[in-house]
Amino acid sequence: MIVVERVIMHIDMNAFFASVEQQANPELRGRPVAVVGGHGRTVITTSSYEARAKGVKTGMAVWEGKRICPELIIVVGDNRKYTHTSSRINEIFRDYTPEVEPFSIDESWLDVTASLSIFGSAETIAYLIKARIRNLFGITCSIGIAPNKLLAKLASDMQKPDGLTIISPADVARIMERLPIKELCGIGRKMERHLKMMSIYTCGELGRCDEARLTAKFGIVGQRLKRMGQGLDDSPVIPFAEEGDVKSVGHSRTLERDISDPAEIRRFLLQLSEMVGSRARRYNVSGRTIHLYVRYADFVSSWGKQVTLKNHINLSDEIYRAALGILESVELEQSVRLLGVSLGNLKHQAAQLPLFEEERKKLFATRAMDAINDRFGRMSVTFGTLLPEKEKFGSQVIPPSWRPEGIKKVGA
DNA sequence: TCTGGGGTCCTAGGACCC
DNA sequence: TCTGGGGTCCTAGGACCC
Repeated sequence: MIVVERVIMHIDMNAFFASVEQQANPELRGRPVAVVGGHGRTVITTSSYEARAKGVKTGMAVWEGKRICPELIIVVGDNRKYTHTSSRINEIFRDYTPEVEPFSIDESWLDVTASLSIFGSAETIAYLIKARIRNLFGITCSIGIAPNKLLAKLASDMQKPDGLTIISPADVARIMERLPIKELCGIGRKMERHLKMMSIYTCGELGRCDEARLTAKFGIVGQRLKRMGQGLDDSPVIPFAEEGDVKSVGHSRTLERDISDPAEIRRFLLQLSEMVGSRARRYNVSGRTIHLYVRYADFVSSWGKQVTLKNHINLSDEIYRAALGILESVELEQSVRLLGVSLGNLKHQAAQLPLFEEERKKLFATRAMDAINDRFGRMSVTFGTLLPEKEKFGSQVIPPSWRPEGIKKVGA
């Protein structure tokens, strides 16, 4: 067997949302900008490098950002701009290889192994891509080139903004030896703490650790951890079109203020159910499991409960009824800060009309409502009980985990 | 004046069936 | 009247990513 050394690229847009905004509005260029969500208790989703230089960070409350950096310009995010730009950027990637795996709205992996004979080198491809993205969108990106996805991602993180970092196979051992474990994608805060308690601080130490010790502590993950420490990763770059089925569709919202009035809570629940339902219908999926999530006013206490139905559903009021059933089975302990509804156990919706006239009417009414909302923006038409709430759901910043084409394919 | 929102994967334990 | 064990489905909760 001939093992071909792979050449993997990881591309990370620098301060993506903020860069797109600075590009769209020249007055923002060169100035500290923070992109935020559209409603009350929002946080900073992304900030420009000018803002970061002052200490502004993702996840900060807006008032905190303003305190650290009084000249900070707050921009309410516009998801259409970001999704559109992201899709076009991924199209550029596909000019260099069909093996493009979007990891989030602003990151992708490319397997360029088979493209090298055409373009010469990965470095050449990286410079071509950088130039096109800069020329077309005025955005810089950081690119990592390495023998696998784990190391490519690590490499793209090493130089920001506008970086290009190559980790060649010969460099791997030297780089991993002193690298702190938390730098690896997949080792978060908790895992870091556990490993440190085992006196494992660097990837070198992790890679040399006895596998039995790791599996005793972490189970099946232990094997993968050891390999990660050695800089090994076999996972393939999976093109978007070949990705597996989507597993769930959900929405959650932190309320403008904590609420305890049951009627008000139900209104928000209906609103979330409508958001989930309309998205499921647009993607032509339905699901059997409805999950309700509640975060209380103290921020730390929360619970989630789910029910699994006999039938797959995707109509908003059916989702609402199931979620409400869960809510009413619980005695709320505090006023509510956040509500979330998600639909799981998904399958493709069969494209057939219901047998009964009443159900057919409901389906057609739903489709008409969805169509209007698709065309004129969300919540142009909605359930009567939602109308007073409409203003509260302003523009929404889509999270970085968003996928360019919106949803993965769903098996029949 | 604290602290967003979208996902995925894994584990453990119980119910139920054969 | 007592017994084992495997498989599947479900719920709850935690960790991770952006």
